[in-house]
Amino acid sequence: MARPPQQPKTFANPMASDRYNARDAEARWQKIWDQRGIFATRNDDPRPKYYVLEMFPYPSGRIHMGHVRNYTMGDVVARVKRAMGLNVLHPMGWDAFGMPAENAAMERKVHPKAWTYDNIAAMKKQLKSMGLSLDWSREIATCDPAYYKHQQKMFLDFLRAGLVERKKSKVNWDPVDQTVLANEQVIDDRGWRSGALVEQRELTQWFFAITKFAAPLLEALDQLERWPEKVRLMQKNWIGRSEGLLVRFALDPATAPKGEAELEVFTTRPDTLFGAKFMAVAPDHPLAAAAASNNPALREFIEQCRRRGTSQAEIETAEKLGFDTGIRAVHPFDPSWRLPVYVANFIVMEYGTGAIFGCPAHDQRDLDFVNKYGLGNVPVVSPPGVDPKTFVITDTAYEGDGTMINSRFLDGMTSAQAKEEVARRLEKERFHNRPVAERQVNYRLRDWGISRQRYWGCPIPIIHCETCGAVPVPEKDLPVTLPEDVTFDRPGNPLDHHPTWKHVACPQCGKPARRETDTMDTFVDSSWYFERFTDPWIANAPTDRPMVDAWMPVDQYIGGIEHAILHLLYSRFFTRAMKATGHVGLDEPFAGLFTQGMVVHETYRLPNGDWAAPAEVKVEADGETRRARLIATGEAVEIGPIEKMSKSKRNTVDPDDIIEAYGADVARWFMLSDSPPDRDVNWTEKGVQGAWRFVQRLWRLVGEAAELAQGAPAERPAAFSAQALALRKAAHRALARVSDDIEKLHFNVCVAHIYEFANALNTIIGDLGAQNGTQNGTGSAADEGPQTGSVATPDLRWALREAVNILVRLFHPMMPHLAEECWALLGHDTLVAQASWPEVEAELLVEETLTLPNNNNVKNTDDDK
RNA sequence: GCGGGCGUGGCGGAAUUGGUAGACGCGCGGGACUUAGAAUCCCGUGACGAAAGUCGUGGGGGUUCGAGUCCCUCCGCCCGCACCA
Repeated sequence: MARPPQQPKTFANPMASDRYNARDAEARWQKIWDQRGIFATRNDDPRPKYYVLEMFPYPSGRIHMGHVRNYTMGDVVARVKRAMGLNVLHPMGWDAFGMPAENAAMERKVHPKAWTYDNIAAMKKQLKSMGLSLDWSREIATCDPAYYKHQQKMFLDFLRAGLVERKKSKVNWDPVDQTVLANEQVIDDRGWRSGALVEQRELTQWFFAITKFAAPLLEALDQLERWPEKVRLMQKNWIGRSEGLLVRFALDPATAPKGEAELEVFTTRPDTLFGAKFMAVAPDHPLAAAAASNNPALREFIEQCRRRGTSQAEIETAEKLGFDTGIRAVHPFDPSWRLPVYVANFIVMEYGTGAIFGCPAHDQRDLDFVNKYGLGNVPVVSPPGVDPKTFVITDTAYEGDGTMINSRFLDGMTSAQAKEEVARRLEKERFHNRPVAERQVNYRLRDWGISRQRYWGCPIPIIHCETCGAVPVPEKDLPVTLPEDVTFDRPGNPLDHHPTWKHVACPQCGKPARRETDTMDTFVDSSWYFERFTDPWIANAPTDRPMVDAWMPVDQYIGGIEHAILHLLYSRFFTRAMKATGHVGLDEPFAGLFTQGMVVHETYRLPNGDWAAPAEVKVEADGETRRARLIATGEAVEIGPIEKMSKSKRNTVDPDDIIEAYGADVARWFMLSDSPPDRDVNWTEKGVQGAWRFVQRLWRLVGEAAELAQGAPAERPAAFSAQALALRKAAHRALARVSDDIEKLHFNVCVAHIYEFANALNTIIGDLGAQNGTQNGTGSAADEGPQTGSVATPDLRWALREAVNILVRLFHPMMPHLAEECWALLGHDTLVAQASWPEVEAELLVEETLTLPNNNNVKNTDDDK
């Protein structure tokens, strides 16, 4: 395992006692912070608030380096804001429901609850060893009935407010295990345990009506100024607002199944209507079902489409397949024009009407489809600058705007004019007493299906009664708690198998009824925990209105980019729904968002193809190249590409090992130093060692500076020597830059400024040591004796003391334990964790002006060209 | 497939608004101290070149007095895609 370079124990090295002992110091300071309760935030504190939050972890059992990175960043912000005099809320909790607990139950015969709480205990210990300035008194676990009770209450509130619906949706069904599979449990169309081909099944499920907020969720993105532009863009595209036309195509009665007279499609390209070559409907479209009723081959095709996972990526990357139903649709502008109606595997029921008209010349997917089935294409939009007479489409569709061609009365119009003209004409036409077309705003966003056929989640507080239907559990009966006596010896939902739990009396009529056995998506749990943190103690309501309104929004939220869409969008919706039901007073929960990059590490592979973990490998430099061997056997190991730390590639580094060997401050410092926080950081042994050396160097530097500053005047000297002034400038420049870059969360740049400042301080101390050396001949500034520091004039001593006091406070947010140790060494009897942020003296930031060539002259002197 | 992002020395990266590219760290080379150094300190380190200088921010093109930064295009890598969290 990784160890820092050690002093040989056999030597009585005089420096050994000067070495900073992280293990001793970190435990000691953590205990002191804990005993004094300095990170517990009071809700009645009158100072201005600042709420910093990192995405809470799933209690998998051990923290990983991604957590270390995330929580270190948040802790830096929390400590800096605290030093700036704000009342900082920095809480922590556990996203404790979820599938892994049930998998553990099945594989290891442990109860999900026991497994989860054991994991929480282990991870809490690990987080504490990081020295995070967290308010643990507000700790939340979402699997605690004291938490999910309020979630159930809000579910019922949302239901009353019309924000909960019940409708059908598709799930992945494992026909062998007889269980619903998550998308990640479907591998190459097969169930991960059974290996059976999955099927799509329809279930009636509970939905949150997030689409009711599609417009406000989209519009408010513009106001989220402290969100990364890329996240706003991704959410914008996810919500996917599009303006278009709903068009009703009549079906040729001679070909239509009984009772089917029309086909509704939504299109954003009504201008291309004269380029239509076919119609296509989703495999689960009602027309497909109707057509299949007397067509076994079509039925088989639909079955085949269902034998695959439900994920979007899978649907869209699969080979495009279609089946001609024999039905013919009538072109809305030409009664004699018939279009074949296909069932196609790339059309999804969830978007628009689940049906399209295909214009192959101007849509790539449609073009691929016609090229496969030989339906041909007619270009109807001519790109600017292209001769319409020679314009043909073969393999690449033209999806841009242009001039209309081959389109009868639309010819010569722009695409925009043609869209308008088609809408205008079809709006007036009527078919079966309704307009043939209606202008429509459509969203790609779908309602949020929250039903999960699983045990380890928040029970949905509903009772199904044959006479009364779906009846809400009365509030006095909340929480509906999970039964603990469940078994995992067979697949499926243990709540369903439980002998008694689901059998209850209907709250309305009293007749025997059945509890809802579905539990909620864990995204529900994580959609309001930040609001609960503002007062996690209140027992009779999800939130305490004055408190939640005072603390929210979260000023700085920090987490992985992988949550850019779902978690953040759901939380934005949930906050709006809570506002609508009176639980909060705001719309947007996160005023500032920061998405951090991943932690990556190089991979190691044995000749037999097995992966080796970094802790099992010794890497040596061999001239220009690096070589790796297995420590245990000496076997050569191939050094592979740098990839995201993962269990499968075994390229993980355990934070415990690093903290044990180097200390938490080193782990924190390296995490922040090497890469911009929004990019991936490559964890390397060399980098960690560099951080460790810097910790030792700072410790020596502060010690030496403290010694040289001894006897510094209490009063600020009236004048400073050039050397003292240079030091003061270095200190204040570093202070100004770190303050600035911390605000922007540019931690890696802050680290560079601190290095520069430390280098400057070191140079001055070195110079003093050299002067000292000429006097006493030892050459060591650390030498004791009355002459030490004698060369430092009072003004320089004052400047040294100022500089080192600034330095310690500058690195405190990143390395809090070392900072406390240094702070104490400097003679403070306070905690640096409670010290205020230093004040910049602006006049010290003024650079000596250099006369630079006036760039404006360039403009006037370019006559020599 | 769709949506989003990233690309700068040997490596991680820095560079308000378009204005001296390479701060800071790692690595490497040299030196000092040392019985020793994987500790510490000092010097050097984009490429080519003896030098003057020339080239240089993924490739190609463009805008501009001036481009790492703006525009177009291509290539490569990464993330998300609604039941992983």
